[in-house]
Amino acid sequence: MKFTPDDFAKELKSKNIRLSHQRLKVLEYLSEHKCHPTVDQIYTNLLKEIPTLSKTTVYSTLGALADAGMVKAINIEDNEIRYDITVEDHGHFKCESCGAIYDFPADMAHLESEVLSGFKIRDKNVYFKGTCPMCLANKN
Amino acid sequence: MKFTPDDFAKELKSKNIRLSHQRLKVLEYLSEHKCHPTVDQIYTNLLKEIPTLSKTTVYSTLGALADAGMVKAINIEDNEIRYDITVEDHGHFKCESCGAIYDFPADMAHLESEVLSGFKIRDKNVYFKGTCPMCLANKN
DNA sequence: ATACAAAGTTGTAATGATTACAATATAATA
DNA sequence: TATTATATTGTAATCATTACAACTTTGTAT
Ligand SMILES: [Mn+2]
Ligand SMILES: [Mn+2]
Ligand SMILES: [Zn+2]
Ligand SMILES: [Zn+2]
Repeated sequence: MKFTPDDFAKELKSKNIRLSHQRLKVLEYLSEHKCHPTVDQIYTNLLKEIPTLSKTTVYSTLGALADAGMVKAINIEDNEIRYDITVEDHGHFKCESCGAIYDFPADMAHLESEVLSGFKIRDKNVYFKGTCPMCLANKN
Repeated sequence: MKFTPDDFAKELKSKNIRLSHQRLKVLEYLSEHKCHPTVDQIYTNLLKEIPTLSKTTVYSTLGALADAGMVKAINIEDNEIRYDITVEDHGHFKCESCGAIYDFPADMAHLESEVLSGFKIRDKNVYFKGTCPMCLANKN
């Protein structure tokens, strides 16, 4: 919605990242699936469109895009990295029942502590865990 | 400092967790090493005192203690779980240069969002990444 | 348009943390 | 002390991620 393939191409160029079909498709997938997919989900789904796609490419692409600040890696569980094309500060809620990850606004500025006065902060993360309304309803 | 082995024994009993030498040692190690050690660090160091220790035991022990709320698993990087005996809410700062993890006070209550009104929140996490003062100084 | 060099992609194999499981040992209880 | 449930151990399996070398594509200069 917010981005067209052309927008992605321009942004990649502006960041001196070479344009490739695979990179554009990964960006397109993330912009159309804001559910914070895993590498495997991205790979499996893109495979339908790009039968020659390699999982290594998905890893390296996401790594490059993350380095460039175009996507953000989400570490909530230790056994999976998820990716988010929304790089603006916000919190994540992971439902322990259905596994869904929800976004919520989080005021990161409020978290600043005088204890960190001498630190250079590059990245801020907030995540909660619990049960989502849908799963709470299903239990009754 | 805060806990003696006896305190741990009492707390385990109160939670109906069986008392074992290994569990007490893991708790003792965490209370004496608040640097958020990895499973492997805990294992390697306890091996000196308990030559028969198995890494599987360290995993299962930490899992049981985490389920009981006596320790907290810290997921910052995707390739390592760290453990913290401080279970009260606080934030973590990971230095990307030296790898050290620092504690800082974080007002989690402020993060509550009306978006989460129907959610049951069980666990809140805040972590930052960047460079610590020591590493910043060393760069000059 | 063509050619070249740098960078990206692919497939496969290696790595490394975590888990599964069956045999053995220990802890709690009577 | 005997019994039973649970914990520990060692080994093998799992599975996400990374390393690497051959091949392909992209960006750029001719
Ligand atoms: Mn998000
Ligand atoms: Mn801590
Ligand atoms: Zn749910
Ligand atoms: Zn540092």
